[in-house]
Amino acid sequence: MKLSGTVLDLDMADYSVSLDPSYSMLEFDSLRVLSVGSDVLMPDPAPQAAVTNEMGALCSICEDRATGKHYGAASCDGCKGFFRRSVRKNHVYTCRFSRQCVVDKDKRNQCRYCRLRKCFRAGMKKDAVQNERDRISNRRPGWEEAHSLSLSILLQAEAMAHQFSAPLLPGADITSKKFASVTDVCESMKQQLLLLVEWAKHIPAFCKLPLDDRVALLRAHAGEHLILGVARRSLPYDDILLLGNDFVILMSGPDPEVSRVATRILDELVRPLRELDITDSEFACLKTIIFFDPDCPGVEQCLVVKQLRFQAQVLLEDSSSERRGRFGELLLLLPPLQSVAWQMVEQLQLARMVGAAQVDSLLQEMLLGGGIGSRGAIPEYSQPGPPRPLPREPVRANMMLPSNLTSVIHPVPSSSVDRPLSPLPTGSEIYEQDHARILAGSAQILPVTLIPKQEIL
Amino acid sequence: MKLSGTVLDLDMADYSVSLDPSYSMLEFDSLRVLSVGSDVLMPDPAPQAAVTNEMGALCSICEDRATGKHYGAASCDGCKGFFRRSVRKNHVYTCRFSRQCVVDKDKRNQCRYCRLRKCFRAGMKKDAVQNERDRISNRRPGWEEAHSLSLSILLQAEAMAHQFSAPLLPGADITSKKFASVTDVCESMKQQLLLLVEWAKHIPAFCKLPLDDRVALLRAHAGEHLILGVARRSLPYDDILLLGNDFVILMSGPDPEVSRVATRILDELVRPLRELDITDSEFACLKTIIFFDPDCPGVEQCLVVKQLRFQAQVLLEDSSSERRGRFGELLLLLPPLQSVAWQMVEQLQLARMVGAAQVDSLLQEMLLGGGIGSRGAIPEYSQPGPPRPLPREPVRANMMLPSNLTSVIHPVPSSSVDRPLSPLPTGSEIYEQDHARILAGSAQILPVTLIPKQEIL
DNA sequence: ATATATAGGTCAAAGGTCTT
DNA sequence: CAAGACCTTTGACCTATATA
Repeated sequence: MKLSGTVLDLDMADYSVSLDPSYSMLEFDSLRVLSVGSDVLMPDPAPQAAVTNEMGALCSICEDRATGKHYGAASCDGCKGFFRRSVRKNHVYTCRFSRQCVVDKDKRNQCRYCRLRKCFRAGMKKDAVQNERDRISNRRPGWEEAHSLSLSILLQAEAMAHQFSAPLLPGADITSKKFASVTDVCESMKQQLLLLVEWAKHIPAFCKLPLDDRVALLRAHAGEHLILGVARRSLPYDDILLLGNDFVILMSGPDPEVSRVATRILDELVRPLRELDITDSEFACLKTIIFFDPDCPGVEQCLVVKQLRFQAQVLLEDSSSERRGRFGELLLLLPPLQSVAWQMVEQLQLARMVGAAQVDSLLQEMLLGGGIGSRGAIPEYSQPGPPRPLPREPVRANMMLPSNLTSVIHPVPSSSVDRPLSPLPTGSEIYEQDHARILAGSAQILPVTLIPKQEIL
Repeated sequence: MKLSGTVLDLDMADYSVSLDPSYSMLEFDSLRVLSVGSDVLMPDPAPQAAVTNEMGALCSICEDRATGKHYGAASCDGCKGFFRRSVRKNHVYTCRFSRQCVVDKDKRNQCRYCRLRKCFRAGMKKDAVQNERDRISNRRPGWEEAHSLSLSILLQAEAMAHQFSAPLLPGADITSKKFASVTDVCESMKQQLLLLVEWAKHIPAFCKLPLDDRVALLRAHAGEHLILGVARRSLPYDDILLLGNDFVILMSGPDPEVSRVATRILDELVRPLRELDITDSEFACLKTIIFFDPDCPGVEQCLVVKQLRFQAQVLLEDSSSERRGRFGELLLLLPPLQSVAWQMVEQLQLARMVGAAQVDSLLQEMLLGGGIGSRGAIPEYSQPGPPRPLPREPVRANMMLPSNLTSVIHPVPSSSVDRPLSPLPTGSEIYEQDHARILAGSAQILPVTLIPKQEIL
């Protein structure tokens, strides 16, 4: 391996500074075992580099010239030998930095931990080492799909949603905002739920799903999306939740139940998000991960959904790998988010029961998990109950005919997706599109009720 | 990348290398390239010596015994190391005399300028020196404080818990197991909860927390630990949940509510865990992540808990980083786990209300979130309700005096932690230890009720 | 049978370690 | 910090074997 001397000098300066003989206390890798947990039946971890290489046969680990496929990945002899030695001797490596070392032809020997990890990620299988010669993988790689996500798609969908929202940092005095009444809160929720539908429609993979699945996905985690949205919107402020319609919720509000939920949102979500200083990409990925829930009741194409969540999850890992532990911290926001969302939904149930809230049919359907007035707010024995606000029985679309949701769920025309930089449709345009589509008969299910124009935004 | 530089070595000797008034390393190179040397100081003592030496065994710089060819010249380890260090650190030497110093085995260290110049003259190439590599030895860093987690601690605690459990793969016929009655299920839960307490006591960082925090942590996610435990225990089987006391729950059980929860456990947890083929390390980390919940209501040292969860989370990342996406998939099991656990807790509430289950006081306290009979099972407005089975108000230890939990929560003696390979204490030993500790007055809170011996295991 | 792909092995010459 | 005796790792090149 030949190294150019000119690069060396610069690298040396960096290294001599950053080298530290003391290890972080978080490095406990001496106990990490390589020999366990190998073959998994998961969706193929997107063999990105090896496949997309222009047949130039580049090593998918270090981009040196590859000598063929070795242990499952196109690789050079160096990476091949390195992987074999590592697996054979059950080596345990330690990254002295933050596990983000660049692994290329010049620097591949600088961090064995990151090199080995990249070997695994490039698709090398440790079972291919030392075991009896396995058959050459006769799997066909041609499983490319339009069922895929990308960061740009997600950011685009996100940008669309923000177009409709109040600007995040208007400079306007936050204290001038009005305190939200219960009606204001419900109105905001409704707006945000419609935005969620629009957001989803901008994800092509979502639009390819069957209608029943689309409905089920939209319903399953609506509450979490509302909470996540308000938490993100409230990031710049202290002790204040900013609703989508520019109202605010204070900690010291009149309703102790509302304050309790609000406090949890601030403590368990806003503060961690602020400390992490979440980026737009990370937010978009997180939202998508929540959205594509393979365990969502009633979803038929759950393997596709699982694959989509997997992609989103890996996108998040990539986006958040700048700091060690960041990815995990982001994912660990999901359980409290789920918990808070359920608490909010239950309060909405109660408020509706005592007549304090006028629950719109869309709210009813997406948050309270049932048709209008068809379900009690208090859990009954015949229903899974509040820990699972949505019924676990398959949701048939025909059961939901008298619903607003199906009327707003149709995909956006592909032209709207294909022109990312063009102005996004306004609320009325969306309405008109849907309306036209429905009238043209492209909808399989006739909506009984159309949401009035002014409510769509 | 093959180096074919060995042939060039002799050519290098042909260059008449001259020295410039400036003494930088670069001078050696540039002069060699330009080959415009003006003042040739002295004929090389033996330009062909390296080649004509018997067996080529002499260092062409200092005539010491050569250990092979290094950087293009037969050389000893001393000159090899000297050359590498000089190039790596870009050292600039100065000759204090007239750049005519003799460089041999005895005097090679007397003038580094002349030694390095002779290295170049002997044919050593700067480009052959590579970038600094990764360290070879993984020596122990300092073991740091006790407020930290390590994989070995977690695996040890886990091993302890398994010691008390039925073997995972007994080879016994699974069909011979008895179907669990409601009483059996409650009994198993109770055993597992006691094991959870013992598990926690084997984590030093947990033992250092205040008593109130320990109680709160144990209560907060007890249901999830039960579900996680039964899911792991059931990994080898199909459509069967294996309880800790060797009873089984079938999908086709009599109680449709039980079957519903069981089905969710199998679909949303057992199957993904099986597909992932979760390792012991990963399981231990996941359990710890669930356990150390910084949002846990009533926890005072939440920053410490947050730090502990962070460590566990990073440990999991390390343990699962060999496959892309694996870490995320493991963490994404937590929301469904939380959901299923709450569904189970609610069923337990209902079963207790209708008198179908005899709920032990420990179950009551750890799962149902209240003192014995002090709380209703159906959510009331005064309580946050089922989405949060535990009250969010701080749990004061003195409110829990008439409790079994505080009596079993005291840390294990450190000796038990320090001897990982020694036989673990039996149930009665645990009981005796606690009993002795309590009687000795080390407990700050006097337990009112002690759990009978036979119930501790 | 021959060509190809990918497994395994070898060892010079890189690397790092660690006492002096 | 530098030196150098001593040990480990790398990877270019080679052979072996299964599949087409």
